[in-house]
Amino acid sequence: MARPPKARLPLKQAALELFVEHGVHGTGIRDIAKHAGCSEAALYRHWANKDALVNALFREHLGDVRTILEQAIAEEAAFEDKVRAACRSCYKLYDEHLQVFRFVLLVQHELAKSLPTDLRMPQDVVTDLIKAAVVNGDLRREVKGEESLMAAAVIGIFLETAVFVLYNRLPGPLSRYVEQVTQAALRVVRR
Amino acid sequence: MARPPKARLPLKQAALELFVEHGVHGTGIRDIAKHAGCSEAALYRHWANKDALVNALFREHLGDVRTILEQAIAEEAAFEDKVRAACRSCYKLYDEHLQVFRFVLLVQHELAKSLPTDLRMPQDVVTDLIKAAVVNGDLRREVKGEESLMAAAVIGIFLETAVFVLYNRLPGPLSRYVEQVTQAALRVVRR
Amino acid sequence: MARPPKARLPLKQAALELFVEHGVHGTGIRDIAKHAGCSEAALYRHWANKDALVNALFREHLGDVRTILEQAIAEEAAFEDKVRAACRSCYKLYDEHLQVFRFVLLVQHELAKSLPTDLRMPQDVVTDLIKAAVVNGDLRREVKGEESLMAAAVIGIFLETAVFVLYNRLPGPLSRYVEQVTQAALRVVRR
Amino acid sequence: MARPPKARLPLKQAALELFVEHGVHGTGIRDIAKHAGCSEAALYRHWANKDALVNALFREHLGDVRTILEQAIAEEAAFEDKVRAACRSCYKLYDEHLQVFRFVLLVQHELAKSLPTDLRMPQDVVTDLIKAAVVNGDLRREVKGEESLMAAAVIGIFLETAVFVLYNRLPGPLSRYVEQVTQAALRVVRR
DNA sequence: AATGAATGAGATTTCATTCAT
DNA sequence: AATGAATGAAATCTCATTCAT
Repeated sequence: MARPPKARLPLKQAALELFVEHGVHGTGIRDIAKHAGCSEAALYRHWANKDALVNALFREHLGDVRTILEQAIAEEAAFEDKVRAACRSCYKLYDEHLQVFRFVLLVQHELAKSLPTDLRMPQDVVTDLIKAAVVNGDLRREVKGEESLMAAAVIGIFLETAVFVLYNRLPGPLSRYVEQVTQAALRVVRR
Repeated sequence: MARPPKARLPLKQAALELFVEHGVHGTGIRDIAKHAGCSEAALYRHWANKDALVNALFREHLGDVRTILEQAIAEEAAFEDKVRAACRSCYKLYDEHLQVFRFVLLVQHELAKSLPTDLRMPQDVVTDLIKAAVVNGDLRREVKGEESLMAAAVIGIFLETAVFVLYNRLPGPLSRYVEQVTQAALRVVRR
Repeated sequence: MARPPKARLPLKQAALELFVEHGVHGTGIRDIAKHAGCSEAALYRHWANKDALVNALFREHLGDVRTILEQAIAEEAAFEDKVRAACRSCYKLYDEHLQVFRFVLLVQHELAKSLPTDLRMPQDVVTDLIKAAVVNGDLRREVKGEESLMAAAVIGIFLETAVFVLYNRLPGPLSRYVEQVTQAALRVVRR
Repeated sequence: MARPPKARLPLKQAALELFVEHGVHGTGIRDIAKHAGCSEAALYRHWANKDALVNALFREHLGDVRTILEQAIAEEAAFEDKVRAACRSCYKLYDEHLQVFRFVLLVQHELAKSLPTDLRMPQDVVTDLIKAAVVNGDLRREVKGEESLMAAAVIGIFLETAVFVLYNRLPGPLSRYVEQVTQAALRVVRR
C-alpha cells in the first residue's frame, strides 16, 4: 500500500459534527475540509461527492444504532427487560455520542427518498421485537395485527422524549428517563 | 381597498410544495417562481427575502396547526374527549393537507436554530393540556412533575404513527388510527 | 419584456472566437465571460451549461453553412455552375468569416457522438446534389451507386484545400482557388 | 540490459483509446491509469507529464503513418502504382488499427498550435510525390506550381472517404474503395 | 407593476502533479 | 519501484438578490 489514508477519519468526524450543528445543506465542503485540517480535494478521493459522503455516513451510523439495539435486545430474555435494554442502550448513545444520535435522526427525513428499500432500520428491529412478543405470548393476542401501530407508539415515545431533551423541554441527561419511558411503552403495548 | 396581490398565493403554495419535496435549502427562488408561474422578482414584492418567506410560511402554518389543536381541545369537556379531538383534528389535517403537516414537521428541525423562542408550539398546547388535567384531577397527582415527559410520550405516539403512514409502514389514511392512538396515549398518562 | 438581453450576442461572439483560437476544451467560462465583458453567471441564463452553448453554437453555424450552400446551388441551373457556386459560397464564408468555418470544421469531430442523427449536414447537401445530377443525366449513369463516394471525394477536395490554406501550406485567400477546385471536383465525378 | 518497463505499453494503449474516444483534453490521468490497470504516478515514471505523453504518442504514430506511406511509395515504380500503394497502405492501417488512424487525424487539429514545425507530415510525403511526378514527366508540366493544390485534392479524397466510412455514410471496410479512390485521385492530377 | 437579465459571492468538483510510505 | 493519498489551482456551476426596462 502507498500512503495510509490520513484524512479519511478526520473528514468523517468533521462532517458528522458540522452536519449536526449546521445541517447537511448548511455545511460546505470547505467547512468540512477546514475542520478536518486537510484540503477540499482530499474528500473526493474517499467519496465521489458530498452526497456520497452523507449517504456513507448515514449508513454507517444507522448500522451502529441498529447493532446496539439488536445486541441490547438479544442479551435479555424477558420482554420487559428487552424493552428496557433497548431504551437504555439508545439513550446511552444519546448521552455519550449525541452527534451520532442527532445525525441519524436529522438526516433520516432528508434522505428518505434516496435510501434503498432493503436497508434494515431501527424501526424494523422494534417492530420485530413486538411481533416476536405476540408470538411468544409475552403480549396478548389482541395486539395481533397491530404490531406496526404498537411499534410506532413505542418508537414515538422513545424518540420524542429524546427530542424534548434535545430542545431543552426536559432536563438531561436523557438516561434518567429510561425507567419511566420503559414503563410508558409497556403500558401502551400491554392492554 | 387596493386589489389583492395576484402572485402571493401561488408563490406560497409553490414554496410549500417544494420545501416539503426538496427541503428549504434544496429549493431555490427560481424553482419557486417557475412552479408558481411568475417571475423571480415577484417574490421580493411580497417578502423581504427568502428567509422572510420561510419564516412567514412557518409561522402561518404553525399557527394553523396550533389553532386547530386549541379549538378541538376547547370544544370538548372531558380529558379523554380532548385527547381524541386533538388527535382527530391533526390527523384530519394530515389526510387533507399532507404538505402543511409535513412542512411544519420538517422545517421545525431544519430551522431549529433560527426559530424565535417566543413562538408557542403545538408541543406547548399538549403540555398545557396535561398540566391542566393534573390540576383538574382528570389525571392522578402522581403525574405531577412529569407533565412534560407525558407530553413527550403523547406527542411521540401521535407523530410517529403519522410518520409510519408517511413512509408506508402503515396503510393510510391516518384518520383510521384516531381511536387506537387515543387509547394508547391515555394508557400512558393514566397510571 | 423586462431588460432586453445584452450579454447574449457578445457571449456567442466571444465563445466562437475563443473556441476557434484555443479549442473548446481549452476555453473556460471565465475566458468567455471576460472576453464578452460580462459575468460568468450571465452565460447560464442563456444556456444550461457550457456544453449547451457549444451545441447551440454549432447547430446555428452549421445551419448557416447549409443554408448558404443550398441557396448557392438553387440559384444555378447547370451542374457545373452548381458545383462552382457551392465552392464559391463556402470559400467566401471562409475568407470573410474564417471563425465560423473553422468552428464548424473543428467541432464536428468533437461533437460527433452527441449530435442528433436527424441533423441535415452540408455533406448531405452535396450528396443530394450529385444524386440529382445522376438522375438528370448531368452525370453518367455509371456513377449510379457511387454517389456517396463521389460526394466524399468532392467534399474532400473542397475541405482539404481550405485546410491547406488554414495551415499555410497554400497562400490565401481561399477564394482564388474556386475555379481550380471546381474543375478538380468535376474531373472526379465526370468519368 | 535492464528488464523492460511493465506499465509503458498498457499506458500507451489506454491513452490512445481514450484520447480517440473522449479527446485529449477530455481524458484525465486517472482515466488513463485506471484503464491501463496501474497507478496514476506510474505515468510520470515514463513521461515527464501529460503533454509529453501526448507528444510522444503523436510523434510515434505520425511516424508510423509516414513510414508506411513512404515505404509503400518507394516499393512501386510507376506513378499510378505509387498512388494506389499509398492509398492501400493507409486504408489497411485504418481497417486494422482504426484508433491509430483516428488519433493522428484527431490530434492534428486539437494540437495544431503546439505541434513543432519541424515535423514531417504525411501531407508532405504526398506533396513530394506529386512534385517528383512533375519533374519525372509522369504528370504534365501544366501542373507545375500547383503541386500543393493537387496534394490537397488527393489527400482530401483519401481522407474524406475514410471519414465517410467512419461515420457510416459509406459501408466498410475502407479498403474496398482503394481502386476507386485511386482512380479519382488520378483523374484530378492528370489533366 | 412586473419581468427576466445580470451579478458577486461562493459552492462543488476536477485536474495534473507531488509526496510519503 | 510503485502505489494511492494529498494538494493547490482552477474549472464549472448555483444562488439569492438587484437592476433596467
